[in-house]
Amino acid sequence: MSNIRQVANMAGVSVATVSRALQQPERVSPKTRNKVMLAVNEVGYKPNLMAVKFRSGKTHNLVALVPTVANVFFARVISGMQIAAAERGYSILLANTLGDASIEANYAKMVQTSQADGLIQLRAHNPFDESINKPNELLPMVNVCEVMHDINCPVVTLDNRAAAKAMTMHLIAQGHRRIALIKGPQSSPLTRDRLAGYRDALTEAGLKFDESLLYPGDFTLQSGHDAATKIIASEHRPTAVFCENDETAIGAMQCFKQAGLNIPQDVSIAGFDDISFSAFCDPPLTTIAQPAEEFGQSAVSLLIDLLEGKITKAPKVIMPFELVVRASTGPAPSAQTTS
Amino acid sequence: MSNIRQVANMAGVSVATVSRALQQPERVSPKTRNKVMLAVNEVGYKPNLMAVKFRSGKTHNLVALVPTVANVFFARVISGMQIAAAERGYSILLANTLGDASIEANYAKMVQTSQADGLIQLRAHNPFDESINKPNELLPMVNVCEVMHDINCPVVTLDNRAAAKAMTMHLIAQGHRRIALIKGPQSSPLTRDRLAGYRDALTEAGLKFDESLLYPGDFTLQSGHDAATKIIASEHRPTAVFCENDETAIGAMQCFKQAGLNIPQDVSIAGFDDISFSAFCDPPLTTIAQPAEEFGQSAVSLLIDLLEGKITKAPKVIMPFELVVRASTGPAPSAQTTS
DNA sequence: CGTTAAAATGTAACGGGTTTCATTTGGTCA
DNA sequence: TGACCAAATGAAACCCGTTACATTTTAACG
Repeated sequence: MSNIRQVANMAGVSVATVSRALQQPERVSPKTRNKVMLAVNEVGYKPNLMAVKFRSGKTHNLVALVPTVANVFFARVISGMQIAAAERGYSILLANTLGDASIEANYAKMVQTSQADGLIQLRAHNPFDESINKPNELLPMVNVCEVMHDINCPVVTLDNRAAAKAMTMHLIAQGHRRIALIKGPQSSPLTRDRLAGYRDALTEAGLKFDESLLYPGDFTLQSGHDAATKIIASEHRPTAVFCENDETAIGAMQCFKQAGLNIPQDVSIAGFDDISFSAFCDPPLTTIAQPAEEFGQSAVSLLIDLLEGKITKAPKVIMPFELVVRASTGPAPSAQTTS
Repeated sequence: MSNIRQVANMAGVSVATVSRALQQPERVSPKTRNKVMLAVNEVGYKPNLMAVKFRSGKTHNLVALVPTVANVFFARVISGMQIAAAERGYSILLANTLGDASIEANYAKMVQTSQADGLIQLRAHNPFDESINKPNELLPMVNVCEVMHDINCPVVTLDNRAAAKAMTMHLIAQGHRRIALIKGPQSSPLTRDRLAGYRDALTEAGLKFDESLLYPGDFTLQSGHDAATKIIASEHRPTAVFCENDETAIGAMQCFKQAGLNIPQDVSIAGFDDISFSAFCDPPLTTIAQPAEEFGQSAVSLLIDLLEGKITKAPKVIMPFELVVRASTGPAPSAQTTS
């Protein structure tokens, strides 16, 4: 592997001149610039960017802590991060953390050991240890999707409560009075917020909140299937099921259909996220569309601004959502109770 | 940010001693070791790993060129890469290339500029420029999933031809005589290999290959849906449809169902990949299971072996596949022709 | 107590760029 | 031709660990 000194040698100039010829060509005379370029080609010189990064103290790497890349929604967010990072000359170091705090802490150390400039966290958890937490300084981090309320860094999220409320209102407007909710992981703030939105809608419509209509889930296809099995077996079956994400909804939908129920005639199903598969279910899934790629882009963009000192306050960015009504939701079977 | 010299200063020892106390504790006396550790904690010293990497010339970074992280199958492969890399102290730099050769070339340069030690390519294309191609030396790369035949590096793949043949034979065994094939992108070797396997099975069963049963696709849900629309409109409708991946199959399945066709009574559908959604279709999708995570793990493992000089020949690893028969395939509607 | 080997520690080079500061070169104008 | 300024170039420091080699300390043994 050739280095700058070999080039300088071959061109008969100093290393400083070679460096300048490559970085600020206008600072060297055309004649020398030419000599240098010839030498560069001659020895096939490629600058060691590791040396540059070491010297400059900037790695232009960003660590992304993703609970699981196999989640379709996260995949879209990652894709957005990728695009925004590439645009500004940064790379994404992807970490599949499985939501494990110690794995996260390990990757977070990359920032403290100068292997990365900043970090993007997709989970509501601070991965840094105390040593980095300085009272009146922003963390080199952006928290996106599932966010913390009291964290000292920019945040990009969605008004999950409002979105869940909008979806629940949609179901209520269709005449549904008994609406089941299949929840996400207990620990996730998303679960809490979406549940709150669901309750908001019920309250606003004057419906009673019924604890027995809540079913546990964990955002996986299987958990949706499992919850649906329980719903089918329940005594007073709900006429609509709101799932806290699309995977859960798709898993539930399969279960209902295989049990001989028609959607939406017998039961309406709604999801959250609008992953690509949702438009290709039978029937297509009513859901909340989130700008997943924009989440990623916005997070990266904010993080780079922060790292480059372009922002000093931590903004809280709320992305827009959209209620996407498809064929999986329809009027309640028989308007049993009008009140 | 503190450095080793500050620690040395505070502990009243030389930098060499500090380095040794941290790297090979047994080489320093317990007394000094103690002094050093105290100083380390005092100043909150975290070694600059960028300096270490620069000095050692090893970055312990691997670039992964992925056509699109939003593809569920690739997401599983990435997950596997992640796991294997973390185990051996490497990081994955993820690149979403959209299958664009120039984007790939850009990322490949990271290897030549010492920002990464090696590269994993998921597409049948050599991303390196000529300058790195040395006649009798392996490229610092592993080609996985969709592979090149004549590439000078380890390869991890699946016998796509045999798998496609197995699936087609399964359909033939169910009495199907007119089997449509929805293909992948024209440019992909996968498309070619799977088509070849399809033909192999027809030939072996004494069935005539019919060009008009081939439908174009590009591995997306939409393309499966589009192809199914054409199939429904066709004159002599096939009784089975083999899709070159699961997304295509799921897209096609929706189209058939919305057209009022029953699966598998009216038409059988088969896919390829066994993504998580396939088990949660209605009916569940018959498909070829690929060990996606193992692809990623194996690729990373081979690449690291190669980089660390543990292998000098380029092995070709063929991973096993499994025919997963679910409810989306069944006997042909009416055994029209027995021969 | 003196000798000697082993253990502990220190000094300084090294890696490959960038950049500051000093020096040389070139050109302009009187 | 000489003075002077700008442009071009060079020398060397710097970033921060690791490590080869040199030196000092410690311990053991006669």
